Amino acid sequence: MLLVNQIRENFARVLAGLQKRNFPNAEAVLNQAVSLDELRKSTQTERDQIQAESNAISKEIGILMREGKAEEAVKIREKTAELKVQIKDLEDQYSSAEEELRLLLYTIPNVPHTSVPAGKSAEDNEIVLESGIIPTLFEGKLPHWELIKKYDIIDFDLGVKITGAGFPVYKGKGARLQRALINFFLDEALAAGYMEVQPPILVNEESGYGTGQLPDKEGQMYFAAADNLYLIPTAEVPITNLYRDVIVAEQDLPIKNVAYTPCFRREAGSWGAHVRGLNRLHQFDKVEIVQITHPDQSYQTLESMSDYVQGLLKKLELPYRVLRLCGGDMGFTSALTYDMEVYSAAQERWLEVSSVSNFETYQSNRLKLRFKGEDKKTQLAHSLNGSALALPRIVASILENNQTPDGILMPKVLHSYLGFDKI
RNA sequence: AGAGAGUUGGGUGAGUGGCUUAAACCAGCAGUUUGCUAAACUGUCGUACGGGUUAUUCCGUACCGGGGGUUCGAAUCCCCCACUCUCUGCCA
Repeated sequence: MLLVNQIRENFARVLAGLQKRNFPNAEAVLNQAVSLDELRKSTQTERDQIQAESNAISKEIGILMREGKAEEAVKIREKTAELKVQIKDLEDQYSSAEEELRLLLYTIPNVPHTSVPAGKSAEDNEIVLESGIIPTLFEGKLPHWELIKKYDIIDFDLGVKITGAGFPVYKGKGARLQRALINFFLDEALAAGYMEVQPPILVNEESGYGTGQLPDKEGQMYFAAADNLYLIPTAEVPITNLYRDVIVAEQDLPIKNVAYTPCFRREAGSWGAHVRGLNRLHQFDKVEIVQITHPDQSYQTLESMSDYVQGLLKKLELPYRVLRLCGGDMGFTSALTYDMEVYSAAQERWLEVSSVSNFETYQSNRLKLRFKGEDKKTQLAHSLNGSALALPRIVASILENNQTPDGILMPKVLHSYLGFDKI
């Protein structure tokens, strides 16, 4: 969430940013946040003064009791009764102002970076670059949901039997392709200096709040009610939360972590015409990269993460484009997001395979993720993450783009991982 | 899952209602000295919020797993919850 100081000190800039996101009633909400904070502060000042007075009397009573002057102690004890009532009253006011402010701040999205284009929807996203050659396929090309049946590598019907819609079963070369991609992505990340982590894939409520899935996206996560745990929608949640309530040394920045995990999304209400086959699933595999950086470095880091993801797509020989998301299409917690989309040649459409974002201090404020600099001052670090990469749509485009009448050719870079070169 | 014991600063760990302003030791940081695979001594050493000063800092409040309660006063007493360990049971 935003810092209330940030709102007060940069009111015009924050307001302009929220308007770029089309955030409704931005000015009124920001004004309310500032005045709630004023109320909180003035209440605290008053409460602290009375508390100090009360503490002084208690101390005096202790001294009198020890000296055996019980009568005097009883006399001054009477004074505390009134103070107690006042403290209780101010305490309640303070708590409710603080709570109200916190809940209000939860509803305010991050302020977009200056480079974020204005706009309302995906159509307003800015295409940064396109790379690779879109293949021209033969007559009789098939979309991936046909190819997986033809070669019997991914089975949705079996998934329905075992679990339900959106939980495919990968079989034979399909399963091996999954494993090859995961290993390839992890090895690449290791070579780029990321430390591999295997986090839990169920998380508690605090972790959900830490990265901003709660209270916003409650309905999008699977929930294990008996134990109060959420199935992760992305490895971002457990990895970033590793650094919740942590003060790191400045020389340990940047922190670079990578993890492979399955991801679980209920995707309530988001099924439509274009979500056939692997395009949208309830369970899918993803390798995620996370960085914790010094505030001065985060935008440089964002570019390097974008370059890194593009490098993976080049190695997989997939045509892709990079989008700079507009204010209206960006995630709630992000300050700047690049989406990478690959071209899926049989569906003849672009598919999002990665989203790389800088959250600046929006997550670290909630996480209390800070670092201590040379000047001994603690300040909030910046957090970033990106998919590197999400598997299903990569698989879809590999299958579609590389199909021939005689089979599907695998990208060269995967051959050693797969143990075969054609499906 | 049952029974018992626990949770105190970066770490170990003392502390059963008021000289606790949380001891002591270790680690860290700064300095002094001896001197060079290092030691000794001295000092310093948490976080958050608020207030006053702004050269620097000073003051207040809260924080001993989390939440609530008793009391003039709680690390300490009471209640609820979470987690850890030991034993028993179960189990890949």
